[in-house]
Amino acid sequence: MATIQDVAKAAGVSPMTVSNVINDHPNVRPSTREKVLEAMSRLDYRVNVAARNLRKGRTGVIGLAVPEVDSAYYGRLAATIIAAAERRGLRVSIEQTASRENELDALSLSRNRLYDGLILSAAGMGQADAERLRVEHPVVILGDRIFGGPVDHVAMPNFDASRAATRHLIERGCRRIALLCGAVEEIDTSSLRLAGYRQALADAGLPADPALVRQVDRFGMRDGAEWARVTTADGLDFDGVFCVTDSLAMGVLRGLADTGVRVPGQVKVIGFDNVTESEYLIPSLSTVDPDHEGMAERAVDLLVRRIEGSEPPTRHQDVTGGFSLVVRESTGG
Amino acid sequence: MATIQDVAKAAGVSPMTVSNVINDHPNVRPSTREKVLEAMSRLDYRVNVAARNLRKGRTGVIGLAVPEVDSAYYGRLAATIIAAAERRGLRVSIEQTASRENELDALSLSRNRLYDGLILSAAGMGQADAERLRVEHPVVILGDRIFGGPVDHVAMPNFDASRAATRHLIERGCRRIALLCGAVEEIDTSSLRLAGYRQALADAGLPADPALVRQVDRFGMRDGAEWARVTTADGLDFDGVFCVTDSLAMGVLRGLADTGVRVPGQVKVIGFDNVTESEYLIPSLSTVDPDHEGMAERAVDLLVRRIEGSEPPTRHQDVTGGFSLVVRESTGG
DNA sequence: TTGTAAGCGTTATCAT
DNA sequence: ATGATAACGCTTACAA
Repeated sequence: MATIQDVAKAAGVSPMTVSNVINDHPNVRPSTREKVLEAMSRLDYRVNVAARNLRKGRTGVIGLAVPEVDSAYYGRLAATIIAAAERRGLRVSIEQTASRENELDALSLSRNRLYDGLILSAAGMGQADAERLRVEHPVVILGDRIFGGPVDHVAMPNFDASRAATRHLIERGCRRIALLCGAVEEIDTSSLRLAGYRQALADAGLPADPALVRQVDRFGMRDGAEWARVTTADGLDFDGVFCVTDSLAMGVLRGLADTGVRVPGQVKVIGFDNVTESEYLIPSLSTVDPDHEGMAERAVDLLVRRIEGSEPPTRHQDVTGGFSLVVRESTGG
Repeated sequence: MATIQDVAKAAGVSPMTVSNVINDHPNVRPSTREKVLEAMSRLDYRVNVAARNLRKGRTGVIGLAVPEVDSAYYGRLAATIIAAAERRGLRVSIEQTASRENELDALSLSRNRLYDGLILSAAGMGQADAERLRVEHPVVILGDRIFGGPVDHVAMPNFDASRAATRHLIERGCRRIALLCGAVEEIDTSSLRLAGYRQALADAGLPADPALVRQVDRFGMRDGAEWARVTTADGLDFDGVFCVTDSLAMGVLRGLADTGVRVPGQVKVIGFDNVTESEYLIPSLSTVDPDHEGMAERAVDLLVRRIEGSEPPTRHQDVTGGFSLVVRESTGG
């Protein structure tokens, strides 16, 4: 493998001149540049990124740590982050965390010297871990469990969007609306969306029946399906369901079908995320469409600022994304 | 940021001894090790990966290049590869290619000095590009378009599995079976699965009506849905559909529902991939379940052998994965 | 068991 | 406009 030295020798110049050519530095005579480029291609020279990294202290790569890559939601998140990073000439390395421990691990500097910065989508860590985010390298956190931490933060529009989704069900005539969410911690996706749901009920003067709020262990389709089957069998009566993720909603649609409940005739269903599949379900799924692109753009932007040191290290931003409502068949759209 | 030198000074030993401690080398007296470890934690020492890479010529990271991260199929692929790599102490960096050009680009050494090797899931490159795979760093190729190239190759069980899927439809009573696939090139996913489909028809002595084979542009749900709506409206009569991907099949289920065709009553549908969603569709989707785990394991294994140089550079393996059939409601399971 | 010296390939700085 | 020098932080080989 040819090095800069080899190219320099072949072109009859100094290594430094070769470096200047590679990096498009201004002060290189065109004829010299020619010679160097010719030698480079003749020797099939490729820059050694490890050496450059060592010297520069930068890698041009940012890390993205997500709980799982094998899910519609995080797949989409990754795709939008990659696109946003590419626009800034950055590459993205995706890492699967799967647990709070691994999230903390991803944060630890030792694993991250290969990245210039890290976008951490935290699902396992909670508010109590906020101080663990106080690390010396650039970090932007995504998610709904840590607010006001010592890093920049991009959050979903949980409260407002959940309120809008629930309001939509009410406007479509639902009066007994169930909420299907994950385990409600002090602050997390489920608790925030639960709050929005309650607010919408209050706005409309509807009672909030605790029996209609159901927490399941995970956000998977399986959990949604089981809940729907069990709750229908139990005779719990409701005419609308707000599921805090589309995956849950997909499961619910399946579970309701199993028990012969018609959607949207008897029960209306709305989800959250607008994953690709939701448009093609039977019935197609009404849902909240968060501004994924805008949030990804913003997260990368915040990270780049930290990397470039153009942001004072003391102040940190908390950004909440926008959203829109997508009305489809599952709510009678 | 503390370096090995700093730690050495603080512990009153040489840098080499610190290095030995870090790398668990045997000949270090316990008391010395203690001193060093204490100094390391006091100074909050982290190894500089860039420097280590430069010195070792290894990164401990392998690259995975996939056409898109935002799809059920590639999401699952990525997840299984990550798991397989983790078992060998390797980390995975995922890269989105999206086009033949980017696939070739991912191959180019300049981008890959950050990886010890590359697993390339090729969808854009074709057999004509096989020679482009002749690069000097370890590469394993996944996919159905390049066989016998100058690299190790792991392929899906396209022919056999398609034959089995089609045979299953026949056994369930279908006589006019449509095939929905992507653009058929000389060798690719669609052509291989088409061949399996034809073989199954021939096995059963059924005629192969070309009107029943339909190529769509992409493998997306949209394409499947459109095909189903159009073909039903056209009055094309068929009683079974083999879709070469689950995504297509999801679209087909939706399209058939739109036109009032009952599944599996009037038409039976089977897919390929066994994506997570397929179990929860309405009706749930019968499909081919390729041995994703086995194939991922094998791909990582082949790559590791190349990285370690334990394989002669001349011979290359072509591995085909196993599969099983998952029978669900869409074929009357 | 521990230490010394050298070098991995690149680029910033300063000199010419 | 070009080049000499040194340094980024680590580990291999060898010496003590």
